[in-house]
Amino acid sequence: MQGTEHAIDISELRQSCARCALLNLCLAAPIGAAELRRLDDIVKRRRPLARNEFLFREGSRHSSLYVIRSGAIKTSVLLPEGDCQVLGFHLPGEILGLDGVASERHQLSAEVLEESSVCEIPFDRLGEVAAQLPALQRQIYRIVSREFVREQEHPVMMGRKHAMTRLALFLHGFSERRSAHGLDPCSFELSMSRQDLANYLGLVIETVSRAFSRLQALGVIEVDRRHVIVRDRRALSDFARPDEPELRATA
Amino acid sequence: MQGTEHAIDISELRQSCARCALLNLCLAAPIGAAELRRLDDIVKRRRPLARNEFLFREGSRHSSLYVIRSGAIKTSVLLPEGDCQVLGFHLPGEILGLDGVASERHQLSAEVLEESSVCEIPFDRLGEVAAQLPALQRQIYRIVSREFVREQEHPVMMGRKHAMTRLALFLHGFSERRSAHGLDPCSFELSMSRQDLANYLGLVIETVSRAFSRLQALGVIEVDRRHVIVRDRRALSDFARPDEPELRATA
DNA sequence: GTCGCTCGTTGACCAAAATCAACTCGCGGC
DNA sequence: GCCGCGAGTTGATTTTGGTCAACGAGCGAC
Repeated sequence: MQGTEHAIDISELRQSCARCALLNLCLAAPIGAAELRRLDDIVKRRRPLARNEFLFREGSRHSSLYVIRSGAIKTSVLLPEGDCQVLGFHLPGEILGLDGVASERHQLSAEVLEESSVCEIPFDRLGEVAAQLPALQRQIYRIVSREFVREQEHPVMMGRKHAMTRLALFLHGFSERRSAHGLDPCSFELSMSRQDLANYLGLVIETVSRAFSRLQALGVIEVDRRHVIVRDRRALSDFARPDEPELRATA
Repeated sequence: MQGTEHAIDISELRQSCARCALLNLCLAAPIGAAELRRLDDIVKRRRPLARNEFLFREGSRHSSLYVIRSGAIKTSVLLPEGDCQVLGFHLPGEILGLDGVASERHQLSAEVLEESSVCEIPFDRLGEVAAQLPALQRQIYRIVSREFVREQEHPVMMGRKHAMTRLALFLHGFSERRSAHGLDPCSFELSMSRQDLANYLGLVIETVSRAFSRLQALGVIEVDRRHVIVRDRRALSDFARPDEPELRATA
């Protein structure tokens, strides 16, 4: 099995930005063919990362941005008490590594949840290229801004008072992100553990489990361990919206 | 009193980046005198903004970044239900407007909590200048990264399960930010309402009120309406740390 | 196969925060 | 001064989610 993985590895390494399915999501979007080649030259396509590997760790030296090509990656910060806070689950097309530009050291850790491949873009070289390509420069800002806005979804979710609302918001958002990538929005495998999800949602694992069961009992979703089928997309987004218990009691 | 305020206004408008007390916190930090002048040319120093004014509103056309020179500004997003989520309270030296670069429209609103002055930096012109000043370009990235990291504090705070912990974390952080600006870290006026604070902390107003009273009863702080005196800085950061109730019961 | 482990679920109980409601204080208008 | 309003506090009660504990399903090791 090691052999086949290696074969996939090599073929991915050969792929250029021009042939990348995520082109419109990543840095390369609005630049011409010639410029694309220059960007391509500095992009390192890394070997696929296995589950539980770290793309980078809190405190380590920062040098690159990373575009996720496939898989799923979890970011988190360590807390003084010893435990950690999960900050996000990142899917293909998203960028990691913006933390750490300020202090030259990563402020968070990025752990691989399922086999993933990423493009690594050395930050200083990106700067050099971008300095001569205004369109690329603008695109970088646009991407950064996009990630900035995306981060806000987390506190918005955590601001909701009910466990069901939080989980519904998460599932709804997850589903949306999948359809944005052309994936089935109604049937998917969650790559994170209940523990990670609970931590992300600001709840304990038991509460998350109960919320899943509740949504299933209401016929909104079907859950089998980490596999989720959304049966009633409309109902899910209804649960994701209000924090008033009355609507939660209905049905 | 309008007269004196106007006088201050004019004198501030005349200030250059070079004379700005916040120089080391803002974009201009690492660039030379000549370059500073070029940056200075594009910076618009806006008249002071009054309480309850909006620096920008969600959905409005984006065009500038803003550096807060004095005062306090609250950012928030509207939620489908009609209410809103407060995302941050921003103090001098911090940057606003990074939202909205991606979509060209602001994704959040910025409301003035107390009389504030800001420097406005038109984004396209900043790009032009930065294209020729690598040091400025790098500084922009550094600032963006800094704000990116700062944003993480919010979900970290919201991840704590106890109201006291959240409030203590907030007060502790607020105090820290004040000393970073050379202000008294132990005696200050909170410029936001209990409602805004509760929303930011993911709690209801009554719970925040009780947490304040509790911290006062324990001798950690003194509260008089919006004025806070930190009596025991050490105890405050102790409360900000653990989420285990045992330590909360002590004293 | 089965042992043992981790992950997840479920139930009983308890504690903390939300809710509901009354009340106080400070402030601006008149 | 007095009235009325909004902001904040406090108390009583309810509800939710956290805690503790038992249990079960899947999976890898052997």
